[in-house]
Amino acid sequence: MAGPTLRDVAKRANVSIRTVSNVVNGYAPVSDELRARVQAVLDELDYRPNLIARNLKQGRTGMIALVVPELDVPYFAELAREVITAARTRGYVVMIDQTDGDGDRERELLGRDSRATMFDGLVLSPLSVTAEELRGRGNRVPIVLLGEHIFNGSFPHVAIDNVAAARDATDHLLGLGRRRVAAIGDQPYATGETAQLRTAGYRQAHARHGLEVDEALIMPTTHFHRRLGAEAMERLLALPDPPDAVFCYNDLLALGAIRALIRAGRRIPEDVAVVGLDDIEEGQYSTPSLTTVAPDKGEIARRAVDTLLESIRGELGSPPEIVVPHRLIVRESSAGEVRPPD
Amino acid sequence: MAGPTLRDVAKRANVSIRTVSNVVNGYAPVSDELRARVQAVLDELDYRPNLIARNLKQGRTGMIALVVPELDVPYFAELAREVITAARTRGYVVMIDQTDGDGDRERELLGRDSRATMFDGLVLSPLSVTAEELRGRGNRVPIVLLGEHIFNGSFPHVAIDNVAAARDATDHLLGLGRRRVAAIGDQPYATGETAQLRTAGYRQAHARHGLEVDEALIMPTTHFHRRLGAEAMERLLALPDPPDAVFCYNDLLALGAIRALIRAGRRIPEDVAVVGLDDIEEGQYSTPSLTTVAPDKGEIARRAVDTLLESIRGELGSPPEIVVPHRLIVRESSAGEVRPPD
DNA sequence: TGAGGGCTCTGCAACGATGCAGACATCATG
DNA sequence: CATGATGTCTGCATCGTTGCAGAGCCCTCA
Repeated sequence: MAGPTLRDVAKRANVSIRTVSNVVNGYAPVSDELRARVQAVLDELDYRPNLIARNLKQGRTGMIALVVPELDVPYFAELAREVITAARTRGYVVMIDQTDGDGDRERELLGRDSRATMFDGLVLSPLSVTAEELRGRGNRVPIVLLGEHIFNGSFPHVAIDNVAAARDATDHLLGLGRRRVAAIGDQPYATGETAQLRTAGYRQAHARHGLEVDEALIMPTTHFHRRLGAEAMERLLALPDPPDAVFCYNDLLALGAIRALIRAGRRIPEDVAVVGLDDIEEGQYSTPSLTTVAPDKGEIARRAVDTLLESIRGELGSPPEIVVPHRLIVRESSAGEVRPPD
Repeated sequence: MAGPTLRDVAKRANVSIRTVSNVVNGYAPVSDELRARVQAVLDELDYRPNLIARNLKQGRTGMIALVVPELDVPYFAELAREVITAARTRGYVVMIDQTDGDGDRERELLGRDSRATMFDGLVLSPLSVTAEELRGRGNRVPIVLLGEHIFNGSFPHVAIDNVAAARDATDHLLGLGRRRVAAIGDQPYATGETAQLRTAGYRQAHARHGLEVDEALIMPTTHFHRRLGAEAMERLLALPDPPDAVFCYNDLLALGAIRALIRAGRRIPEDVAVVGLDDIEEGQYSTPSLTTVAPDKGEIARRAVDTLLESIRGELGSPPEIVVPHRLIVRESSAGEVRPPD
């Protein structure tokens, strides 16, 4: 199983290990003749450098880790794709782990036996671990955080402006003349910062329109999954005075809500308009297609990776808080017209 | 940046490096008193073992690589999730790379400068690389293949029975009395083995029902994406004698086809019944929900990882060809009744 | 008393690569 | 001809860890 080492090649070519290394790396002056001879042996033995040894010597692995709650959630899958692409163009590969939103699994990363030391840096999309914990336990490895969960200046951080994004979505619905706009996805507890920011934006939009918020229209959900979106929508429809529009805190909730609306015989958007957030590809092809707020995922990934690499190189001063642009994309679920997918 | 090493701890605790190592690993007899003293220093310095050094010494990294065409394709995202989970329970972490179906990128893996040597093994879902190439170029790293692309006994291999899966799907439609069943997704060229197997199953089902296949109903697509499914469906609807059912070679094609059908004003399944393949979560919540053939993704992942680990341990005889079960899941797109999502 | 056996603990070598300093040969220059 | 510069090539030390062999030490038992 173990392949030939520099030593094996050196012995066979009758040169020093160092010279073989030089040939392999194209370093230093090596005469053409000798280079050719060594290269021949390299080819003959099909030498492959042992990257672990190289890593040890150089103190870096060329690997970063991406930790997300759930990889099969389309938003994270699409984001992971962008992170892998961004890392690749910068010479890095990406190890991906998922925590299932389990705080203990997130904290495992920080523990004594974590494999984090195998990576040059860490891009973390945390759900329940706190900044305190991150700071306290050996942050030997550079970290960049994604999303709003931790936002206290201790770590570099990349996210959209969630308040503005939610405000834009809600504003769009209110601008269409809807007057009972529900919200699905609030998380009024410690680990629900992102959701709370979106609720704040939802309230801001109402305030700007001079409208009261009906608290009964704000539906909390423990997770951002299709099923919970459908269930929340069903509860909303059961209200004495049901909503005529709904802003869902992500696209999956929105797709679940749409499903519930159709099963209940409601027309979208005539009876109820729906807006999501994330712009996952699925929303372009759903029926109806989904109006959504689109974060620039490519930009999130690039900025996160760039910032991480700066941190790895020690070029980072105080941890930047990077805000990435978003934009509203209007589709059938709020516009009513049938347009071809983008 | 660099943390304390065993040497630092040893110096501070006035013991040998080896003893510190023994304490860290719980090896060998160390007196309680000394253990406590060393442990105190370990805690004080917040020592973390350098895993790269450990890996070098032990000749393994505890990492496997998963290479898929596109991580944001739901099937692969869901599969990746299962692979990560399976690997985790066996003490491994997973590096994920994507090739975008680019043959050169797939071949990069095999090249001299590949990072493959950093991993104990490789799970590869190939699109265009051939078995020849895999065999020829330094297969120093144990490999397990997913899907049908390469299936010649050179490598361990995990997949569903694609012919049977396609036959089951088509049979379901024919059994409903449909007589013009189209197929979307054929790939009649060298790298389209999987698609061709599904076409074979489609033909088998027709044969079993004593029916001729109308070749005009077999639509090729270069990729298995929503947009191409929609386009193929549009072409089918433009036929003089359009189909009354369609079997799509994956769920994304099917969801695109559904979208096209709805935009064309066709009723599903009354006018056209639709069946997909993959059972991605999205199909449970689409409108209509999607009848599909579900491969057991968890089983694929577990068998792939187990086989890979056997191979890593050198316990593998001749490369096994593992067939994982699939089952038909009937939903609205072929059944007509509205059922709650699973 | 001294040989033998546990129990602790230690030092050396090694994993496979690279950084560094220098050896050696060749050649140009004063 | 001596000197130094240049161009090639080499050996040693090192990255941080673990495997192995053995060194002390204490105790037991003949």
